[in-house]
Amino acid sequence: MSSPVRVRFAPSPTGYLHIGGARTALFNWLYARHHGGQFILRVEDTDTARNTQAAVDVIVEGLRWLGLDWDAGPQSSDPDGPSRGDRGPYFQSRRGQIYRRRLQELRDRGLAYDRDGAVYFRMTRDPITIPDLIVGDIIRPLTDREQADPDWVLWRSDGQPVFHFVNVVDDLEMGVTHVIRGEDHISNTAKHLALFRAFGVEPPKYGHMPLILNEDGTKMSKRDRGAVVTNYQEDGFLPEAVLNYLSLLGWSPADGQEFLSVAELIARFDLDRVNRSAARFDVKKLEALHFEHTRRLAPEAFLAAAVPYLWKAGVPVDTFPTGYVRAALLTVQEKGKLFRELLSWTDFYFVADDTVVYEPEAQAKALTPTAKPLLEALVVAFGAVTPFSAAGLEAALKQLATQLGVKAGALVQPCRVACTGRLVGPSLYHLLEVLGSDRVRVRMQRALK
RNA sequence: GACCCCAUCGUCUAGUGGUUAGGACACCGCCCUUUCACGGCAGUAACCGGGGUUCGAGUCCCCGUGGGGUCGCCA
Repeated sequence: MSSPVRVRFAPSPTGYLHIGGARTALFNWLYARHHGGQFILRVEDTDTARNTQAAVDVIVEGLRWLGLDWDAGPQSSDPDGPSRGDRGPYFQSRRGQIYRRRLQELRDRGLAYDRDGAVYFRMTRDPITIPDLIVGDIIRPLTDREQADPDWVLWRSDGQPVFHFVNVVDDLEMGVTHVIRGEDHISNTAKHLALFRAFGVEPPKYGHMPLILNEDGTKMSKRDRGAVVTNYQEDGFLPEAVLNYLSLLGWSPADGQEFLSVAELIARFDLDRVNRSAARFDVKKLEALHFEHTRRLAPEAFLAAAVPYLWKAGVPVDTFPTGYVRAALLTVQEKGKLFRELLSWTDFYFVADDTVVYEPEAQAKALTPTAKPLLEALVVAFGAVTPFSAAGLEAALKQLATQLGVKAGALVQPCRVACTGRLVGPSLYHLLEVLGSDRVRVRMQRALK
């Protein structure tokens, strides 16, 4: 009785991937993966005027970055390019034949007719009940406008089919079993249900999920930086953290666990725990999740994610030994910073020893006249440390502090600023080890001048 | 305006008639500490309002209020 799950994400290429759209895609994807079904990507590019291949690229790349793979759909942004699946094409602009055939079918049944050069659908005049997996039964009576004229346009006078029509025809043709979408589509669903009925087929099951709002509770528009998926990629969020966070907006697992890997999400996700109220987007919580995911990453995975951001920031990564880059980056993994912020935490590793830039505040605070003799003594103490390891350096510094009768911090801060130019950064002893004894000595002596 | 959806700490949420209303993020305090963090311990903080139903309502019903959505030959 229950057919295999087939769900789809059907974005319109508007030039960006909305965070709400990404969540819709995620919920559909999780539903398919959880139930061992199929996830279809379909591009709704019927509005030829504003759809471009570049706009499709943004969507495809956004989904790929998030790791949401599709079992059927385009393999590139080219409408005439390769695709996977046996229910294609997956660009609506290439499905004209199918739409015309379906339109004729409605005409033959007397359910479609021409008016003012457009083709209208003979809509039912009765209220429609929408059985919704998330919201429950919704009774949608006709609106004022619909009372006056319930029929609506299937096919525009300019020769193009409209959204409602192609959306239903595609879901029908592609065998979509569940339509999981934003609640902004609830009203539309009455039309969609009527169309399925007109075609004489069982409609898919619907599930309308609540929308995502800005932090201040207002509606998210493309103008809001947080609404655009590409921005999260640029800021350096880990995609699995974004997925994790998005999953928690409108859904929660029965056991209350919030830090969830993709595999755990797939195992636990289902529609019965999706709630009905809109959620505000909280970047702080996303960052917290990013922190958790980042610090638990295997070193190689962390490096693979981090290095591209170094390149993007202009660091000539290839001019440094691989092992050095690796060691340097691993000193900041535990910080869980956004990858974009990585540069200000690691820049000192990638500059010449005589060009370390001292932040004015750091210089004023740590490279003081009283710090000078301490730093000089530290240079000597470090000179005797072999091997030049974090543990050895720590022991040497602490021993010197005791000897001089000062707190460790009195030596630490000048040393940190001398080597990195800043008051904050990775663990001092570890960064010194990565830099190596020669460079540390040079940097400390330079700071003494 | 009409119609639809929604309403628990600042935020995301758990809760399905009887709970000291739980967790997470954020915030605050203390401890730890070489910076920033992490970590540990503790804390502040919520059922929108009003009527019902019931022995008993955060949980059910109604009204109001507030927020969101939809009312295109856009998608």
